[in-house]
Amino acid sequence: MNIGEASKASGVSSKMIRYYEQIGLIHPTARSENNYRLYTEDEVHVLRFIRRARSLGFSLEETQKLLALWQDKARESAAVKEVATQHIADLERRIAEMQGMVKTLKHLSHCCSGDGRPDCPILEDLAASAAPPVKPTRRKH
Amino acid sequence: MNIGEASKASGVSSKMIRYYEQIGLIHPTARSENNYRLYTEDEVHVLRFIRRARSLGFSLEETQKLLALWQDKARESAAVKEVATQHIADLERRIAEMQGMVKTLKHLSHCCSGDGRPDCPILEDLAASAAPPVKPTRRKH
DNA sequence: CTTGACCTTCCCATGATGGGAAGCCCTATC
DNA sequence: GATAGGGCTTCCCATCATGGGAAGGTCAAG
Repeated sequence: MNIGEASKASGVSSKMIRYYEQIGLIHPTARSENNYRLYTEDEVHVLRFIRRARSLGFSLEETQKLLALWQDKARESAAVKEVATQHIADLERRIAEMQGMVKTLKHLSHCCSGDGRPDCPILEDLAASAAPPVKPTRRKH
Repeated sequence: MNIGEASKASGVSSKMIRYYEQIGLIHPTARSENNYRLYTEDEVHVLRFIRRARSLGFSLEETQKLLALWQDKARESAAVKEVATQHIADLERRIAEMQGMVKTLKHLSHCCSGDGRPDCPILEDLAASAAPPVKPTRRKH
């Protein structure tokens, strides 16, 4: 089938399919005489695997690891679990970070009259930052 | 003071200060005879405001709005609250999304033996995606 | 006079995705 | 046969916020 059908069948856009091929996440497929990419059911299955991994928040790099493990019949499930565990930890860190923001913002918002007057505790907080030097937290590469 | 000092005093890297100037988030500053950027206390204060807004997760676009409101003595606090409320909603949406991922992943991980055997419910889930077409959710622009 | 620490501008990279142009191929319709 | 439309190809650009690094100017201390 052509890339458009593979896209519909997998839920991955044509653009992304080409990109995944370009970065080596998936193998180049066969081509028709017109130079159109041709996809088999197996290849569509791989695309669905990728889409599912992405929907669980795995990066393309992690997805590539999972894909390799999936295709390695002799894999150890411990390796898969390791990838998942790391990802869970990363998600939880980011969730906690955002929850901290929400907590602060809700407090400030609650204290803000939100009417026609100019006084605003939200702006006061932003303006009052007395402690300048905070090492920014780094993400996973 | 020079950009390096302003950076230390505000917690914003020199790179970012120049970038903020380039995109018009902050006004171009005075220059010394050597063409070095010169910063006043007020300008450092603005940089700290930006850093604080960023640390609460506001985008640079939102930060610009907040900055404009901060500098507008006749602002209505309702306008500020509106920006904050939208941002809270966005954060909460993203948190919920990630919590959903964590929930699924924890369940799958829990079911995975994580030893030397190849059987793995995590991979089975990824491979089993029976429902292809899911419209991806869009973020705020 | 050299060294090192600043500063300047300019270009490139990240991650994952979309937009769009220019051009080829095929089919259906007039 | 000509044309219109839709699908495919490659290539380039944009996003968002940030960092890395090169090439070169400036300044102060040794």
